[in-house]
Amino acid sequence: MTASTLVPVFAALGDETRWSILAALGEGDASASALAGRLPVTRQAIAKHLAVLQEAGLVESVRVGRELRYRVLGSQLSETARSLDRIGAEWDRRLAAIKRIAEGL
Amino acid sequence: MTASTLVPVFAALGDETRWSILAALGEGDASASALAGRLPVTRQAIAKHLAVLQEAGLVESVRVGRELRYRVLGSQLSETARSLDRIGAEWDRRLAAIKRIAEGL
DNA sequence: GGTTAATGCAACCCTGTAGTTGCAGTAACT
DNA sequence: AGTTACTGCAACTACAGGGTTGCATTAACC
Repeated sequence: MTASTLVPVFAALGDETRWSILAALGEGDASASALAGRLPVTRQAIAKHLAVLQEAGLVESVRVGRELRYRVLGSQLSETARSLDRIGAEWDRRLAAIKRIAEGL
Repeated sequence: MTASTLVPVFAALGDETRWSILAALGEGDASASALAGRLPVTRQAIAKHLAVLQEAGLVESVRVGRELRYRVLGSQLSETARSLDRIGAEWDRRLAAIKRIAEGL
């Protein structure tokens, strides 16, 4: 997972309302309309958020009857987490190396 | 690390320019002016980004001579990664349980 | 087939923010 | 002390995006 792939994921996660949606979906799949019943925003706003989340690969949709039901993808979070951890570790490693050189060891 | 604490971190990470800054800092500490020499944006824009990153706990600043040098904090990335992983795993766990119930097992 | 309840689309408002330019302040260095 | 190089602050532009309302569309269901 490259860094440029990660940006839309983080952008998607950088919004309170989308976290509310994700949290709601974390308790069971739901449609945009169903979510609109629980959250203090309109269905259309939620639909937009779901599009962003889907684009980022954080949710997927399944047609069931006449409704579009959304499911959260925890695996994508875990992958993102691994990428983050690797990047952070790499920075620390490189900066530690620089510090060592600077101290003349 | 609570979910609401995470939002500003993700919002900070959801921008290409800030990743460029973080990547540059990952190769060694630098001031806003130094970064402006390497990136295609003005020093003032970089200063704003650094403020956002600092607010999110992703960088820290140290005065050295007459310049303000910034250092990337890989540890914050690692902590964030751990939180993400926990949350994703929790969603998967709960949804798997729901699925099991739905299947009548 | 008609009704109902869901989604899809479009236009619009408004705030936040990435970016700029310009200038003032401040602290090294000679 | 004067010069220089950095940071800090303020005002402004422009665009993205979160939110809304309104209407069209489509597909279950009786």
